[in-house]
Amino acid sequence: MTTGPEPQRSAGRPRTAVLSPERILAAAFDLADVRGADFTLAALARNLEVRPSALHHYFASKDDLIAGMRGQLARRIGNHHFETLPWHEAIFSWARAYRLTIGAHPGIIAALATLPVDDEPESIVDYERIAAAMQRDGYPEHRIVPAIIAIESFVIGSALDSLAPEDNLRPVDNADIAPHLTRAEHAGRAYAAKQGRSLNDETFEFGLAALITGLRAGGTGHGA
Amino acid sequence: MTTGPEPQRSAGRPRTAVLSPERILAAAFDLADVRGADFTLAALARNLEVRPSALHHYFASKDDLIAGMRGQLARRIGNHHFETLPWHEAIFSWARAYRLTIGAHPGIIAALATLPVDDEPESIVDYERIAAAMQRDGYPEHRIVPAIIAIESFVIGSALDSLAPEDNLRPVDNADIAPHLTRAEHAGRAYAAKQGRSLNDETFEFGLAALITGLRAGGTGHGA
DNA sequence: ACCTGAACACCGTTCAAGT
DNA sequence: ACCTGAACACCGTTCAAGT
Repeated sequence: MTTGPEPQRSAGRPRTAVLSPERILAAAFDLADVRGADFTLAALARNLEVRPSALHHYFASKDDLIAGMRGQLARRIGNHHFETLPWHEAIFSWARAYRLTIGAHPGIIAALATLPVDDEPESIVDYERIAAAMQRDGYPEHRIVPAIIAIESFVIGSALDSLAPEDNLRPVDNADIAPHLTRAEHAGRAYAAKQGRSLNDETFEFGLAALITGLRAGGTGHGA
Repeated sequence: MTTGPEPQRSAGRPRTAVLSPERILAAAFDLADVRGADFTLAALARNLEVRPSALHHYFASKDDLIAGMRGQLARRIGNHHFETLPWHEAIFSWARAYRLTIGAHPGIIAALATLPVDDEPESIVDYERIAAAMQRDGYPEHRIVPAIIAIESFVIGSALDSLAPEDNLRPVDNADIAPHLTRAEHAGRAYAAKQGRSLNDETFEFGLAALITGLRAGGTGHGA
């Protein structure tokens, strides 16, 4: 035996199928949920008690599997009332759900963010809903896509940031070389605590509100 | 011979050292610049015409090498006149340089964004400069770190986004299911072209200006 | 059709051996 | 000290063979 330690099952087609796209995706999310776990097909196969090669019967490649996961994620983000609320209100809960949804799967954020999105019906539908709401609310046509992408970039960057250890900027250890940063960091952490939020969450809420404010104002701040 | 096809050099210590941290880092950036190239120690070793194991003499692990690259990147971003300009002006060129610097190395963005930043003097110095300028300009103490992290999240998210193919939201192929998005995408692309920018660049500039505007306004837009 | 098992071309990392 | 070479425990993917 070359790979697995437990032969579990003899060769040949099982009487009833062991795997299915849904079962594989569910196990893939379980694996991606474990921070620091190697997101490998081999580990996934172990959890499913099959050989790695069996997975290729349902997903042609690892990228293909990740694309499948991404499709499910888009569905999980949900609608968020773009039809009934102004876009700049609905977008808040959408962005929060988006961040939480991808943030819940640390083992795969980078892959999700990096992999090209060739024709993904799920995401397209999501964006269409937002674009329609913005158009309805009179947002300048040529700014709609930039605004959506800007928000998405912020959300993805924030999700990545929340992966880092909470004390990411660790000026505590650098109070001598970075006095201003250290003071600001303490003030920020104290404020977040008073709001009952982590610094990560407080930063996200603050930044998101700022971004939406600026996008509504037309983004004609400076330097453009 | 197990690994390399050309033995190049016989075993034993070379008379004059072949490698150095600087030479390895330079080759690592060259490798990371090639889009789609596998950023592996094996490929790096091939380019340097050494065996992979030789690299471990200078960098304990692959993560260690990436940390070294990150340190060099922070230095490349540069100062950007936070001492002489208001923070909200200096931050524009800093953010642009940041995005270009990490965006120039597609093969490694994900790793750069994902890897924990335990004590990185280079970045700390960078943040200290920004924090000092914001404090000097009267920005609320407890908002300084959230504002910096929000900008950084946006920059990193934008850099990742610029990795995707230019026609990322590809409503062209989906004009039937996403009419609003399709129209908005065309309008956005036409506007960007008129500015002599790619849609990616236009989106970044627009989003950055919006974010800075909102951060200056206090980010008390909605939903917070 | 759906799985195992063997094989292939890779990885990163460790470590003895050479100079 | 600084490199090669061999070895180890992994990867993802392909494909023949079994039922």
